Amino acid sequence: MGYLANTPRLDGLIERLESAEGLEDLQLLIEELRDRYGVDHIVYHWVAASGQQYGCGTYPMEWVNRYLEMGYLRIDPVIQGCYQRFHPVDWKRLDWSGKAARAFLQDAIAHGIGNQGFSIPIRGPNGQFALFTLSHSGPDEDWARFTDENRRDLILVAHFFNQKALEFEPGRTPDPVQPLSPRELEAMTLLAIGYSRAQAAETLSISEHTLRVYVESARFKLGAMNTTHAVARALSRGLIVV
Amino acid sequence: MGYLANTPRLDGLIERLESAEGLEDLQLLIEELRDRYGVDHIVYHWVAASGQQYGCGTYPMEWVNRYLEMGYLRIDPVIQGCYQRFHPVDWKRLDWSGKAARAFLQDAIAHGIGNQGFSIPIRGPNGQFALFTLSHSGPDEDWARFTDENRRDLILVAHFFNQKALEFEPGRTPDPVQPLSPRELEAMTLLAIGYSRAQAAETLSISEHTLRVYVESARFKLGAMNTTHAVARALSRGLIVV
DNA sequence: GCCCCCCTCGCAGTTTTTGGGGAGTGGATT
DNA sequence: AATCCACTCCCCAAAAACTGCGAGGGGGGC
Repeated sequence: MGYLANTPRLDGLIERLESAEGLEDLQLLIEELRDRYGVDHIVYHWVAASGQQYGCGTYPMEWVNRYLEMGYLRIDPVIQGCYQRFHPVDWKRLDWSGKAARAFLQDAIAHGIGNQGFSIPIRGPNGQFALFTLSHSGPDEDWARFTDENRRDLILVAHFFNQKALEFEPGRTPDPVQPLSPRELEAMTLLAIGYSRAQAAETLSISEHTLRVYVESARFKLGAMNTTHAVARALSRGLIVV
Repeated sequence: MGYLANTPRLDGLIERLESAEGLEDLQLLIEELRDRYGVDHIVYHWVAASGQQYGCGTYPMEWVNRYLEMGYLRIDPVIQGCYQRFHPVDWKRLDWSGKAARAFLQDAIAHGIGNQGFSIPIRGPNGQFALFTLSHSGPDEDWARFTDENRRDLILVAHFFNQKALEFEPGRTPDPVQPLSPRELEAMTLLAIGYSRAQAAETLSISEHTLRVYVESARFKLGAMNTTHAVARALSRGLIVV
């Protein structure tokens, strides 16, 4: 029992993952994966914007609901930390100072999440961001060895999970991802780094009115309400980088 | 010789990849990888928005220079296509209609890039985007079998290459991230999803003036010039998620 | 106890942005 | 050849955002 036993072969699992046809299949696979690894929980969590979550996993319902109700998304150090990282990270290496974070951790442990955790950040087009997380209750050394041994497999599994999630997600990219023109991108970039319209126009050596046309055009293409919204969308979709 | 022979073991290579200490090491590893796989070229290419390139690989110098001079970054269907994709893609599945694209392909083949290609998109924090590409000259069937057999290994290799590239990134200055208060975060989030100050204030059930205080405070903490700038910074620092 | 930060509210005036019109050039695609 | 799109420029009025002034209560840390 447990992850001390051995490292399971994942060959067949990824094939089945690739042929999954719905969230239900992913749920079954994630449960099987948890049993194979002998860890307490495995969760795939698409971290979407304004509170809207999406994913599958083995966390108890009460915890998932509590997470949503309490707005833990905003204070969860796993989210905060992984958002700035590329490589998988052990929960112990995250920043748990801060009162809210410690309270959150206590609450999580009380809900049986476990004292150990390992989260893999995954990013897709248009700023999509998701986490693939394993959690467990046990001593540090065992957990360190477990994660070290299975790191590569887990990265791959996380990748294929996210691929499927992207396939299954209908409402996440309904708007045709209309690309911005080069000039529009330049304008948005300048605004994103703090330039006023007048400054941006001067920088691009065009009239302020012309720049305004770009901003309006970009705003329209991005379906944004105002300039700030447009810049936010362009950023989170990875169209521009600051 | 060539990729028909067999599938090399990558066990040792990833370890060496993880212990690489500079771009030179990555260059050596990528050449070794090319020889092991028996393909014509392998390239890791960090695609920066501002036109700045960065990476390593086995493309001939003339081609790299020509790519930059001609501004191929803007018309390369591999870039365009992978930017909207999550999963690795064979070049044949990309959109090569368009006059510029076909001319680009002719030019690439003339420079010995090969008629086959397989590119893996990789994404990091703050909208970082890179490609890990293998290219070769040969028949379709062989290439299809090769890429199919080695897909998973290549995804992993691409991942670790990008990890190293992120470590080596020159302008990596972790500016002190001054945390925003909960109310400030709420205000910034609402603005980021398109609310006006009045709407945001109403949503939070506070006066518009109070909301303004939050925004100004957040702007000050983030060192931002205006609201749009502040939202952009909060987003790219992962303080808020939209 | 004191200080700092977070939260909340108000008024007045200036600057900037936005929304809605219109108009012409050049390049690329069809 | 026709069409579409990107790019450039202009005016005007209304809405929104910014600047600068001030005020008070509550909580946590030193």
